[in-house]
Amino acid sequence: MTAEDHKNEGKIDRGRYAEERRVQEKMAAVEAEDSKTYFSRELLIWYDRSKRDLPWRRHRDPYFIWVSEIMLQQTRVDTVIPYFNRFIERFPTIRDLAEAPQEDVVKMWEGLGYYSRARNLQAAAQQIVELHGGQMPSEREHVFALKGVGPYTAGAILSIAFNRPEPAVDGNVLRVLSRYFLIEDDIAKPKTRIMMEKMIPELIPEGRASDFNQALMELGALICTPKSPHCLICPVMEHCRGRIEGRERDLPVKTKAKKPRPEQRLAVLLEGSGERAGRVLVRRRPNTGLLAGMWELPHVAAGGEDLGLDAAQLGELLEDRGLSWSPMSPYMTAEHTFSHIHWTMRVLIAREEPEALAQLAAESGVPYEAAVPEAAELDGAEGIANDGADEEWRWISREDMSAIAFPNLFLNILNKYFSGEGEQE
DNA sequence: AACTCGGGGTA
DNA sequence: TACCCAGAGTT
Repeated sequence: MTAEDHKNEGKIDRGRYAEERRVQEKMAAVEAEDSKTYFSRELLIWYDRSKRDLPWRRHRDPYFIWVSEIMLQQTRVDTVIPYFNRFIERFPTIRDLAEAPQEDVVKMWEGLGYYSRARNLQAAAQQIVELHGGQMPSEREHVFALKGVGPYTAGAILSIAFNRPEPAVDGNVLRVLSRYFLIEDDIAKPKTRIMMEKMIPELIPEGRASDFNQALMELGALICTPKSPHCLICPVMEHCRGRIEGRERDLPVKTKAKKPRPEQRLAVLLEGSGERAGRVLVRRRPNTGLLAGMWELPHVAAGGEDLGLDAAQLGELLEDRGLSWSPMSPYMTAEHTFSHIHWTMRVLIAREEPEALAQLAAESGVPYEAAVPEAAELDGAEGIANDGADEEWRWISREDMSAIAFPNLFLNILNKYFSGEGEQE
């Protein structure tokens, strides 16, 4: 063997080593890429075959997509469907929504929860009319700037309506990707969502952003469900690391929420007398905070110890309105759980005493009729009439309930009352 | 990062 | 019960 041969042999060895390493790297890349392309391919095949027929999937109208996405925030598909259909029927275009009285928009949202969504939706509709001629913009910057549109909804509108390869990472996507790629990061942390968002674009097959993002969520909703995922019928089970390693029930990792704090409240169902017979007194909540702008029975915080003490405070509330009343008696108790508060609402019932009211009004020099607003004001509601009011009171009849929005708690109480179920405790 | 903001379905 | 749902806005 010559010196030259030794030299060549060394070269060959180094070359062979480098070659083997390139092959290994390539195979690892192919394997990794395979797992991803497999996922995207099988997911789309499954979706094309088994996607649900949903109202907002019948057209690719950005307005429909947008409304559905806002309604679907923290809300199940089955719950949203009837609301969506009624909403689109009442407000067929963005301009119709922008020009509607706010009361009407909130009324259409009644029972759906998270009522600021309704307010923001209309505000955004007005943004779109003013800035974009009533057409949903298709640039990320403009979509994201709309009120009530965050990272998920922006991505959903851009991908589903405009087929842009943008991530739309919701709870479903976090769960599906956590399991498929065996990601143990806490999905409650924003950092995890951002990481998933970075993974999405390379998973989206060319030209299929709309279907892909919807397929991902559809899989989470139908197959890769939170408690017991249906791995045996999952279209991507073969390469799902979570399932392969038997960890699908441990994923995703998520810090658990605190339980709602208990609050005792005391409400009054005050029945009108004389000209206001058949009506009850309600008030409108402030435009910010819990149940913003919704109507309710008057109520106060209750200590829970002494009912008489709490009732006295409730009485003061009425006195401030220039009202007097017959003795209050227990009517019913209702429970209601929000995300962070649990209400126990005791409801008292009483009847207005017009004589005393007239006397009070005479003493204070306030005309009887002016002491309390009449329900007739309902007719003259011109949209912005109530927008700035921090608090408003009305006497309403059963019929008036179709015009103003109540949270479910009071809806149930009032429906029971007006349907004549005199449920005394 | 933690809290606020509804209501209901599901195991 | 406990958990979660096609999350966003505020602090």
